[in-house]
Amino acid sequence: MSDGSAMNGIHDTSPVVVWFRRDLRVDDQPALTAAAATGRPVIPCFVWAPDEEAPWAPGAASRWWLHQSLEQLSRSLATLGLRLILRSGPTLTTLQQLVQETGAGAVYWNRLYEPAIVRRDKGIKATLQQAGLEVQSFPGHLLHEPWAIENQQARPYQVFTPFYRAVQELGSPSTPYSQPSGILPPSRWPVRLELGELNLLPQIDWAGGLRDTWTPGEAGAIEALETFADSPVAVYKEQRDFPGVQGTSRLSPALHFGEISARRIWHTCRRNPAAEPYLRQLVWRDFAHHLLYHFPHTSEQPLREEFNHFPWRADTRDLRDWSRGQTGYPIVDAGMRELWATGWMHNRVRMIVASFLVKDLRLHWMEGARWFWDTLVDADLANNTLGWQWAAGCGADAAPYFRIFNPDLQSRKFDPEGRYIKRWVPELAGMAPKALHDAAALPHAPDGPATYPSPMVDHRKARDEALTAFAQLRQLP
DNA sequence: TGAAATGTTGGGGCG
DNA sequence: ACGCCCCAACATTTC
Repeated sequence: MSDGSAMNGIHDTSPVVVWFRRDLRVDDQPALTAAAATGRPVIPCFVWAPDEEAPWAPGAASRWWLHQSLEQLSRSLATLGLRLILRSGPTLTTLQQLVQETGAGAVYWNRLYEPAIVRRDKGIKATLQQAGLEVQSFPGHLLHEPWAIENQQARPYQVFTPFYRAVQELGSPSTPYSQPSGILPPSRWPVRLELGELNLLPQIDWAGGLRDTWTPGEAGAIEALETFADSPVAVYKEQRDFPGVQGTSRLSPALHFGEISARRIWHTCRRNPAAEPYLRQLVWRDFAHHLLYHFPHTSEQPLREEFNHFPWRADTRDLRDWSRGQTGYPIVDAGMRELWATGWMHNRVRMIVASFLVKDLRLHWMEGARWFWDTLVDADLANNTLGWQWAAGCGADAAPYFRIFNPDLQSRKFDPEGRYIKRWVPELAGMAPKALHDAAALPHAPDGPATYPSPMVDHRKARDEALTAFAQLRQLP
């Protein structure tokens, strides 16, 4: 075991362990780049330890994606002459063991910012350092570190617009690193698990729709970015709200798993002056991490405390109907079915289905957060928390409680031809577009589509009830 | 990153 | 020609 001989002036040839987490790439990979720069052998590893992220261990769709992504990373590391050492946790003892087996003198990784992970990583860093190892963590997941931005009172921001202004004043995020080369392998590779042994894939193969939709991995992400930055990014502003067209980059899962870095996206898109509205969305991602970092309880608790007293309903049947896309509101059902089939949902539609769950059904936003967590391939604790608290009106910069989406109006506005609805609710494919935007008037069995349900709530009534419930919050002391 | 209710304005029909 | 009403279009307020 190394005893930190790097410090005593003798040329250190002990390996550097690069602990991959959600930075499954070789481009703009600060930890890997730093390890390569030491000139010492590099041992890349990934440790599967989902319990350490409880209660937000990766969901089923995320695990499917992770499996593919690890496979791709193994391949690209192989082209660099390296192997990805797969192990199963607990992380600390696994890393200690790997260090012992290989005689490594250093462990490098890129930082993550979820509260449970920060806590774990601090402990791991302290313990490894006490054992005499050189431990370094690097910024690479966000455009800016969550603590790099604060308001005049030296407090974290809670409103996006001033946060965005502060980000703009910081100027460009630092330049991405290019892929390192000439990395030394260790003299002998330690044992590793086979990817299949991590059991990331579902027992029953329900992932067909995911396979048909996605190309996980760094190469696919870079290709998607190049295509997007070439021209679609310029019409993002006009097209991003229409779920029936491909108006967004669809990079969210790759960003979550770090198959591509936010800085790389930023610098690639900046070539195009019309990219600002898109890059603004990338700053929303930083904002979500900023909030979760500074308000670590918000993945479980509303940021605005009065919402602890909100009379949420508890109705497992309603929750199930929403989850399965059987609400009787075509735009809502289309979204929920797209999610189930592909592990992803257009952001405009995420807002619509979220508003429907928390306002029309008055079910707890955490129920929605948990469903999204299990089914989204891009499930991300910071973004998911921000999104659901925003929709419920209980978060930072949240939609006011009285802002209630009318599903019929939303679909009329954002899916006028019904392209999106018809794709995901095929039993309505024969209907005239206009009819799709009037849920209550849709003919139902036996005259209409035999299997399509009638609306589970009357939006007008549900809206009034929600307003009444939300108004009570303001009466509270 | 709402929607509905309410208010205002102005054109045009009509007695 | 004029006042009145209607109502669409737009603006503002309220939830």
